[in-house]
Amino acid sequence: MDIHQLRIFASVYRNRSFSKASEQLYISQPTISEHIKNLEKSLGCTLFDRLGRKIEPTSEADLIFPKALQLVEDLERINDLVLKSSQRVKGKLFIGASTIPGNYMLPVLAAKFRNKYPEVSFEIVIADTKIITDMLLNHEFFLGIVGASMEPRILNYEPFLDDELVFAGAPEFMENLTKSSVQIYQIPFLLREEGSGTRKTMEDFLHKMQIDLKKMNVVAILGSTDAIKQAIKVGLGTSILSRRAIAEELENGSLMEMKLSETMKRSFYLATHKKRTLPAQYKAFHDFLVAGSI
Amino acid sequence: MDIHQLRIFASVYRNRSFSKASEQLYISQPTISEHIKNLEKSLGCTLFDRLGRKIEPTSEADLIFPKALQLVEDLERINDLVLKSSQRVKGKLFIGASTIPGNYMLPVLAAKFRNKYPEVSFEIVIADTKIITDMLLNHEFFLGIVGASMEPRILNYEPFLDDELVFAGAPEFMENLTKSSVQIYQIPFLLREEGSGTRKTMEDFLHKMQIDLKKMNVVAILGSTDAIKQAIKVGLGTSILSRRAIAEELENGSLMEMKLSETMKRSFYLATHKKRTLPAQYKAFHDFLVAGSI
DNA sequence: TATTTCAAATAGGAAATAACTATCGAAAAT
DNA sequence: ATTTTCGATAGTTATTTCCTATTTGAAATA
Repeated sequence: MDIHQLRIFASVYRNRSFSKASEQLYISQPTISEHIKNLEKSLGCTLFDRLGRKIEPTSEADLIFPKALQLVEDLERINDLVLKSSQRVKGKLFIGASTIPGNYMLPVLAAKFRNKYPEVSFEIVIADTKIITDMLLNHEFFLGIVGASMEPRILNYEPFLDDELVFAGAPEFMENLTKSSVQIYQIPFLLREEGSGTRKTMEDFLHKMQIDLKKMNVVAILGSTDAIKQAIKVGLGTSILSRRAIAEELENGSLMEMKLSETMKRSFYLATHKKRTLPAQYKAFHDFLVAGSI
Repeated sequence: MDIHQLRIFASVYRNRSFSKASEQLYISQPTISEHIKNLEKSLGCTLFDRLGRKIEPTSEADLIFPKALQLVEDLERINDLVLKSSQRVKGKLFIGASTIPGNYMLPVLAAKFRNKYPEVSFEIVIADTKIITDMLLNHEFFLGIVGASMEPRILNYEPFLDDELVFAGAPEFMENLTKSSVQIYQIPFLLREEGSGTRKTMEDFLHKMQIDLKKMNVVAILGSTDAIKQAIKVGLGTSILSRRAIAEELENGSLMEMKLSETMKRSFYLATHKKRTLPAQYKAFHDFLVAGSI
């Protein structure tokens, strides 16, 4: 049994004629005859009594006609379903992001996106660039936002909003620092753990400035930006961290920035698997982020 | 788009594998590949992301899977539908019958049949054998009960219960008749109209008895058995009519039969169109009537 | 890193199916 | 009686489906 047979059956039933159906479907009349014959054979019953010039549907034909019609229409609707859904932006966005984007960039962007497409919701998993990258490789996310391009052959990377690292400390601390010109290696310094993107960027910057990290006065290594932030606030030392992470504190004066001769730019990337097809809502969010980054 | 593609798609989706699906459906793996490719082409979207050793359904696949499944199952259920319905005896029986069977035979038989199959209902149209025959030829009935085989090449005729015609009149009338042996051509006689089966049978009988109808004392030609019956009762004359039609009157003495040397048998026939397929309830009733006539 | 293994894609060809044209035959209309 | 209409049949051709054999590419393993 085949849907094509049902399509033909429905046309014959409606037209009460094999030849009318053949005109309607642009198929020759003998082909119609054959299909009806096969359908009758597979159902084990006669569908149309051939009465010379006329045909008359049997009660079995009356019975299956509505079902056949529904099947034919449902089949056609599958196409619409795909078309519609691919235009409709809704559903959950499960996104992996490294610390800075996840904490300080995505929330704002997600809110904006939701204004445009109220039917979406977000779940943002925050982890190392390394971990997010691995999860992308394992197809646990469609979309990641990471601080470094680690697998450019497998993943697609597109530039995202930049971040800037600033050298900051508690206000009283920083004022002292500017008055008495202290050696860089004497300043108490707080570090992120290895593997953190912020740490990596900072290292690169220090390297470029020809400062040796090993000689620095590292008073603590902490596992998150927030921990660093709290430590600085209570006067434990200074650190280099994302402007976005301490924007508020810089504003209200609870933290103070020390301008350096060079700015520490850090890029983030939208990462997707080269072989995965993005569902509509991911595609839309991806495009939204790319457009916003220009 | 084809249901076969959906069947294959569903299997691939469930198995999360082209080759597992190929085992399940006893189709080679390349064929599975090709069908999925074609389905993707016709839908205009990717259904499975090929990730080397694994495949992953896209959101479009998630979307259409339940629909596909339902379509495949619905299609299979059409077969069941036909099977079930052909065993189930129910629905309306629209039957054409000539006067005697329609008035005096079918009501009893219909009641018996309904005892056996309570889901049936009857609509019995009573008309001339000629009219019922024409309606059968025009496919206005599946089943007719008529008094003569008029179109044996187009309709199937099967013997049904016989009827007997009796010569009857009002009691006082008949008693006179027996006392004073009157000439047959002097008896006041009531006739049915031409075209009536009763009339035809009677004519044949008279012909066999070598009685000339034209010489008879015809006092009225009436259009129905009941009219004849009423006319006889009020003493207008005598007539020849169905024993079944006047069984009650003969019983209670309001009419009286005069036994003749020969009985006038009349056959009835179940008539069906040779080219029509009988719906289940008609088939069942037909078989019921044939069995009862033996 | 190289090798093996696994799963899907591709190529090429055979079989099955669906389609066509031409024609027949039966019933209905003229 | 003749023509017209409509479905069935016969005989081919085109298309589709499906197969086997092989290749490709990614993941697992040595």
